[in-house]
Amino acid sequence: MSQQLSEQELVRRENLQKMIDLGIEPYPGTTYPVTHTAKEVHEGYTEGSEDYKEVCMAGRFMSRRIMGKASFAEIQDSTGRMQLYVSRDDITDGEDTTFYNQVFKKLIDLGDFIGIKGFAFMTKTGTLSIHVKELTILSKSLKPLPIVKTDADGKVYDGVTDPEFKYRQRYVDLTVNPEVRETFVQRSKMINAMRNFMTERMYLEVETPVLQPMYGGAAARPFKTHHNTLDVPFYLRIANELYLKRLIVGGYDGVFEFAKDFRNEGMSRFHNPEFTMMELYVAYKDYEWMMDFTEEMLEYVAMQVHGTTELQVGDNVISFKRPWKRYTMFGAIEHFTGIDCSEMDEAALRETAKSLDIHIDKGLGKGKIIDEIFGEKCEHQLIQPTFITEYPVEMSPLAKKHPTKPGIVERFEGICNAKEICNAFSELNDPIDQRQRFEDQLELGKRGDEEAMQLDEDYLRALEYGMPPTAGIGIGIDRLAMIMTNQKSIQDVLFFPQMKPEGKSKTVSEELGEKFSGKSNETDKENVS
RNA sequence: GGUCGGUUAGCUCAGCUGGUAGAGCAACGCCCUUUUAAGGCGUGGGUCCUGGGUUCGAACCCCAGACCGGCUACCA
Repeated sequence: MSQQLSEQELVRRENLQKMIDLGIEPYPGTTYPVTHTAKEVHEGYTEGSEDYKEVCMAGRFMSRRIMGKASFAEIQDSTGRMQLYVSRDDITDGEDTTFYNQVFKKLIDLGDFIGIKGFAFMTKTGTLSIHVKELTILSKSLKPLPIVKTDADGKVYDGVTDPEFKYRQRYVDLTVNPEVRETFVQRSKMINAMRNFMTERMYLEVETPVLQPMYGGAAARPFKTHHNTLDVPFYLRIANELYLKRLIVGGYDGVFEFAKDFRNEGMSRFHNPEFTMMELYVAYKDYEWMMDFTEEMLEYVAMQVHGTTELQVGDNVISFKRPWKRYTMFGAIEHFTGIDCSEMDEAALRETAKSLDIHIDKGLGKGKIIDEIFGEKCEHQLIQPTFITEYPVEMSPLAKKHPTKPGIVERFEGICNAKEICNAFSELNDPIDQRQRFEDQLELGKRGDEEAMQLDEDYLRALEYGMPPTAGIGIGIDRLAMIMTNQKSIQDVLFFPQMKPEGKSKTVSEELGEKFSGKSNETDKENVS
């Protein structure tokens, strides 16, 4: 592998060598005794105070302004930046000014990690700075960082905006764009808040298989792989629902999992092939209870992340204050179109859709037509968090039927900012009904529905032993994070969103693909013949 | 999958009707003891995404491809 180095990269390698020649270890291995972060000093320091007389900080060297025998510089740690005042005579040893004139002024490059010890003070112009008494090289950087500058008005110069660059080299994006770091801090706070909320209620966080011999719990196309020793196919899970409900059968009152799920489908602003879903199942509860729970949890989450329930998301202010609006699906359609279709048969629904300019495929049944009308006419108008309840049974093979309304199940979705963020129901625990629903799915599969569910005999066996009445919910963590962090694309709330392989690695992956992919049989045949 | 747009220096971007490739920051050199997005003066740095074609001549026009993005479709 040869690599062509740019002029700037060559200069940095020369600087590295010069440091080594001067006896400076560019990659020291010892612990550096950091005592403060930039944020702590900025928040804690008051002019003239005796605090912060001895601070030790570390971070990336981000700017340098040399003024003869004195200089100003900035380092950036995980919390922000701190200005440094570096005077030649403070960091050099008497006559020998090499460390200042050579090392500090020339050999340290922007992006290097350094450590400093010194004291905090206020400059003439009123900028809090650390007067450096000792400076240590902690790690040399060999590639130039794009330097982003922000002026007093907050205007950003030379920001790294190219999405490909940001996603492929997220480490650079995180280094130079502090707001990106903050987005992921907020995502982490959000998940922690949810975990705390559920753990306080004594629900148990569990782990269930990612590799599953059959996939279930959602309607989606899976990724397929192969286990060599057992010589059987495995699927990456599209959901963990059926495993969590087995645990309810086993006697836990509440179980939840933050699960990476995998769906072999299109990619978009709202879809990544792997994504995070939090699923929770609670025994002896129903979907009404789960709505109350969801409202309460997300209000708590908003408070934990932002300290308020009113969030700016795009052009809207979204309120997570309880209670949310609730519509039945028919009620929502009536509210937004003025049409009551709760009593309509399939033909009348088809006619209604046509009158609303909605194209309906011939194969669709009653439930799907209702869902189409809702999707076209209602969903995009639901900005504030809203529950939609009472879904058609055909679309919900794992949900319990409504006790009085035929064709309806006890299910709700939470819609926010015009997108589904959660999906929940009173879980179907009647094993005979469940078997029938699976068989209906198999029928759909035979008719070509690639997303029809498989019949899971072991799950049915578990239900036959008995599952208590249970409420379950799945919350799309990435979509919720988009709302909680005010991001337009799922790629902006995933550190490493899925992308096409870079460069010419295609031939390599194709070779590997022949060995490991589910398509190996076809490929082998081709090779033989 | 459809469609529109993009790809030029380490980064952000200009580049007219086809006529020797540009700026700011970053880098390098010199000057300066408290600067404020970037102090002053100077210097270097390019596979103009790739491959063909048209032309005396292509960053620019044509064809094919790669990659990226917006919208759209699919995704209960």
